[in-house]
Amino acid sequence: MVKKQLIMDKALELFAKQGFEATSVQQITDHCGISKGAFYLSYKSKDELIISFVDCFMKQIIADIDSSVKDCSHSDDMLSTFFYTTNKAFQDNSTFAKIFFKEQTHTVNENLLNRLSYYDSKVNDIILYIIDHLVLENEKTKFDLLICIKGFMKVYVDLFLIYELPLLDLDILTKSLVEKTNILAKYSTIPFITKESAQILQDHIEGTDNNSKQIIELIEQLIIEIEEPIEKESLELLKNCLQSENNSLAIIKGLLENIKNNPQCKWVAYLIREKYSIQQ
Amino acid sequence: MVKKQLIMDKALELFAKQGFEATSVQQITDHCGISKGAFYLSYKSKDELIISFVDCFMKQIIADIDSSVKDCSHSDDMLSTFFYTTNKAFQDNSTFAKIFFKEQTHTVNENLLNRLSYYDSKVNDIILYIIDHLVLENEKTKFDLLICIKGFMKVYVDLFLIYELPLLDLDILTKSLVEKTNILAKYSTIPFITKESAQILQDHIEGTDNNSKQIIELIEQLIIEIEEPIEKESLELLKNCLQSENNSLAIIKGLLENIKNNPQCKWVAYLIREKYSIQQ
DNA sequence: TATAATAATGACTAATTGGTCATTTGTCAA
DNA sequence: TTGACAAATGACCAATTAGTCATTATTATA
Repeated sequence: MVKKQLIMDKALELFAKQGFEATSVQQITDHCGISKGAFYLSYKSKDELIISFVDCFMKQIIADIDSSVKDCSHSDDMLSTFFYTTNKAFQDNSTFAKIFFKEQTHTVNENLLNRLSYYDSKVNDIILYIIDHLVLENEKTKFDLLICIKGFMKVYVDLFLIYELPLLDLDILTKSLVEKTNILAKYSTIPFITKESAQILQDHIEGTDNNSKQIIELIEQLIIEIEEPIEKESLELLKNCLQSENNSLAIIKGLLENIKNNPQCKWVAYLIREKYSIQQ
Repeated sequence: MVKKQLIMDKALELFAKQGFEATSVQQITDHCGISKGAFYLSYKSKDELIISFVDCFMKQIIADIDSSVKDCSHSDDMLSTFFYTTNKAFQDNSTFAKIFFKEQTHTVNENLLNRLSYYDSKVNDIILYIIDHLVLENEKTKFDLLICIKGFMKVYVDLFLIYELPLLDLDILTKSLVEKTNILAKYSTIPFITKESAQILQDHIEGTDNNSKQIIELIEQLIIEIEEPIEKESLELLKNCLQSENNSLAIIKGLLENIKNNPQCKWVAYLIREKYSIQQ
């Protein structure tokens, strides 16, 4: 629906300037040139807009990062691909990124907090997948490495978002981050985060895990929305695969290839890839 | 004034739960058991409370970190001292720390943002002082190292603040962070942040620099407030030193020793130390 | 005890908030 | 042209906000 998109686009600008809380529905509707009532025809509440907003961006970004990493033919490229794609994603969606990093730690909204930590755990999964393909000096530093990689990301992204430093060369940034990570992997010996404390971190996330039923619902929705015949058919076939639990990974993998480049399908492709641990 | 302290103590609890914006003056006064009018006898506005609040904690914390680093007899200890003192400070003031890290990137309040970036630049100064005493593989990675150290701090502090991971062993955390930093210093070759971009970062901070006049005003205020005779006399003498610009660093250094352990004097001691680049 | 000075109160204002709903406007087919 | 239905409006509501100020309570002084 075109009105929904308009509201999101305009809300994006206001949220970036002021954050979620400080932006009123009135401001959004004024900025859209529509009435307050019209807003509530598109979204049940301000909260629903915020959640949709975060979902929309995070699904794209995470699916992009995951697919770029999982598509690496050599495990040597993973780290570099990860840093490049991640920085690129935040650069391309810099207005959203600004909001995301601000609200991540701040918001009081319980609903939103759960969403954010859900996506955070997905990022952790991707990074841990990469770390498992690195050669570590001490296997026990694994979770410290995870934390450090996230620290690198956070702090370099801050440079562009808070200090508005112009991003000159994404390639150098990537190389610099890859080097740092590899150095830590190679020479770190003193872990701080144990497996147990890592478990505590993971337990924080409530199980919004994706069972087949939820994925099938997503697929059905997409089948209605999507025009392209190949994507449509692939989705139908994927739906069948998920319903009859006897299915070939090869077929699923092939079908995913057909849909994964369609922006609307990215997220569902990611969920299925994750469900069946499909890589490379 | 005792009422001011009461308000701060109670506000601390509410701010930690809800943040600055979401906490109303009414809530604070209810929590204090005083009337709304009484609040405005102590603080001109909610904004003034917030600024005082941040000032109060940050001055203590930064003065502590700086003095612990500058007091190191061996430059080998600096890094470890820095990480230990910093983590300890955030642990001891964990309620404040939680607020600080949340508001740092979020707040819309221009006034507050300026304060926060002022203190941020002070932390940068301390870290750069430490880095100047490290042996770097490539001198050009200096500013990247600064950024990484800040990333380490941010992300490990988050563990305790957001995920509420119990902090078991501060010594191990310190050792782990020291190792990581030393490794990066020793092996990093690819800088991303140039001297020029570092300059851009520094230029962000408006010059709230401390000239003698401001420092003297602070001293005069302290002389009135403070009881202890030695601190009082030392402050008087320091004031004279600052007024007559012909002064001996040795005398100033000695006088600072007399006052630096008094919580009320810490900040002014820090400012003087910084003004005359007094170390060790 | 009487007077002056200070401290504290809480009802009040004006503005803003998210959200509602009776009313109006626009767009069709008949 | 009419009538039916959907889309859009914005005045309105109850709640909440920061901040004020005439009034009252408390304390110190004479």
